[in-house]
Amino acid sequence: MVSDRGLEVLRVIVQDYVASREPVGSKSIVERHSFGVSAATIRNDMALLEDEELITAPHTSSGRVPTDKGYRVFVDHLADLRPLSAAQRTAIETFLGQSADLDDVLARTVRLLSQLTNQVALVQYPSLATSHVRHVELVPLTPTRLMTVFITDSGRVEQRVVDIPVSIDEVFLGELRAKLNAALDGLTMPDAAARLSAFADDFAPARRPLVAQIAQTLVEQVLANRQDKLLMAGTANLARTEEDFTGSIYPVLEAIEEQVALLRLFGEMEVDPGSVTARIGRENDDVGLGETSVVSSGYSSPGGGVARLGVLGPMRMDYSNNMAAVRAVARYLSRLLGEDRQ
Amino acid sequence: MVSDRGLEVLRVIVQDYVASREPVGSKSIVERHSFGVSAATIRNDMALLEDEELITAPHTSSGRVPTDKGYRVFVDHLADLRPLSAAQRTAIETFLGQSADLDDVLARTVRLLSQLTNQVALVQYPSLATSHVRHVELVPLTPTRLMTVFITDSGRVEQRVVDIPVSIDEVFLGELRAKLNAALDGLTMPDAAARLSAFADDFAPARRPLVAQIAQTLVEQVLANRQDKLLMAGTANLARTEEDFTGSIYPVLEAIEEQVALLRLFGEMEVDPGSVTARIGRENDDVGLGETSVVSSGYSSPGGGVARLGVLGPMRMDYSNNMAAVRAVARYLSRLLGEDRQ
DNA sequence: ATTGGCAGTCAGATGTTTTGAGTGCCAACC
DNA sequence: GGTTGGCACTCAAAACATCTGACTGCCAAT
Repeated sequence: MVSDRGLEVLRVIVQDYVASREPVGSKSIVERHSFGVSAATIRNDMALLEDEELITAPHTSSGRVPTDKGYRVFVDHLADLRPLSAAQRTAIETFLGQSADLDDVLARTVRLLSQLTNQVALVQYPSLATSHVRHVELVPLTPTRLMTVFITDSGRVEQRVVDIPVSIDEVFLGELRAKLNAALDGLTMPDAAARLSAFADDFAPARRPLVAQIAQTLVEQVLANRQDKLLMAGTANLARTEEDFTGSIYPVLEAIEEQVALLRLFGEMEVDPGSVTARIGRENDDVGLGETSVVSSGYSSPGGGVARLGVLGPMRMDYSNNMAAVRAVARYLSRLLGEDRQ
Repeated sequence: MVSDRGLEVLRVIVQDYVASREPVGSKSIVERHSFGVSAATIRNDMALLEDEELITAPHTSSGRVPTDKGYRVFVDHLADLRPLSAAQRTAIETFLGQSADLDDVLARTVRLLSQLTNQVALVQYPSLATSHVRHVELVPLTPTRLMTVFITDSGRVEQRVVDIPVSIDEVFLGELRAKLNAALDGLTMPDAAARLSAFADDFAPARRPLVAQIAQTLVEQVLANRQDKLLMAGTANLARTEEDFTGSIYPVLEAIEEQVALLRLFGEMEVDPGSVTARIGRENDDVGLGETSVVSSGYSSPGGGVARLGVLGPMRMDYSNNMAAVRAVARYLSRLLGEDRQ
């Protein structure tokens, strides 16, 4: 069984390996940390750790590196989420504090996060599913073309263009607009979709096909937009950490650009705001990111909805720093959106 | 002086080098192409080409590779823009044909372009400067918070949130909305900004500060959004072509993410829709992309505005294919936006 | 102008040796 | 029991040496 000192050894192995990318040996451990025992003793502990598959030796006569499992134990039991430096804190506040609308806040957040962690940063847009309709607008573009605009209380604006077969006059358009807003105001998006299905029934039979078509497009718009959007920044950091990936970073860049894998990954992670979770290495095999780790946290958005943000990088990353940064940013963002917008 | 055959030699050097990444020697040229002369003769031609700094030898006893200048001559005089394959043509039509609004079209375009060329693709949003106001909307979020929405005839929607000191009643909001639309409808964005500066004067003195504040925010919104937006896809392709960059691709990825360099680059390039231009290697030194080439073309958007699209990649790229693809996509996009939207 | 021939060059491949960091194990020790 | 020093062993990586072959440049002959 692995002793307390054994775990301590694991911790310094993770820390030193993350710092230096060199497999760490027993001698360098006793040199750089005061364990008060000899290298031989450390070696014995390391043998135990190896039995537990927490560390492994790249080849016979080399130091050890943590395994996926080793990182997992480190994250769960050994990492101290060192609080951010004062400089970092003020960076968050000054950088995010001055932003205007939701798009802007999130764009800033993702860039900030990538700077704080030197990793690829991800921010998920708050899902429309839990936000409420604030306003619906119909704007004629040409006689047979309408733009529909949804504005939600999460600060998100969604527009789409509709082709209609017959031209539509201003008066009726005004009436339609008013009725739509009366019917939908305050509903959640799914409720709004349901309400829209029967919307045409309230109109004179002659109008029904046209209204039904518009309503139908609005429904599609609501449903289509439920799939979440992802912001991303710092992909250049992948090139910097390239040596940490066996083979090329190509598949990683590809998976990242695809987004769907990332959204699935996010979907499977803890969403409770305030707590930070990590998925490490092979735990991400299913989405083709078996060589990367993702650190994420939920954040709460005004509509009562929850979304996630986090960073993605090689398994060999500074979990202590990154988890602290993710947590701090998620908290600040929740507070900012909360006080700001509802 | 370089003979006609000499230029022919340059052409095959570029083609072979692009295809194989191997420096190409005199012997392999006579083997793979029927010049009807011996290797020694080719060597003489190559010596001339080297004098003109169109090709260079990585080391004493190796074949030659094109220089920046060599690529430039190739692009200007030797490249044949081979028309796209039928499959590629249909890909463009089916892929772009079914898209809805501007955001959707451009997002599809950029992905398509990166697939056709295997490079990083860039699409610039049509500038707001030349588009016209179609509709202005004011939506109350909270009593002291307004969302302003600009809709332009280029299909673009811009929103922003305004904090106002005093609450604003529905009636006055309606009046303001109507007056705004009456005043601004059809103006270009710069004209709209000018008109807004004096907008408050038409209101009762008591209202003026409030109206002025809102108008001022609208002006800022118009001006701030003049800076163009860029879509990007296929960054993973950079990793694939990594060997074509000396050193790391990190600075390239960084410059790309920065966007500002790319926008400047685009700004300096030919914008005339229909013609394709290339900036090669060191010609891009000023924006930190001296190892990359950019192939771009203008496309016309409904408001009469023009924007650019193109691809970015290593100097050693298939210019013939990429220029053909960029031209085809730009043309198709111009046509699609034109017929579709005005 | 073109050619064959030949000496010269040098990157990259292949092979050999050296070095040293690190391990595992064991007998001795506390 | 856990701990320690010592020693034989391993093996990746570095350093060095050698070989190979694809090139070139040049020149005299055509």
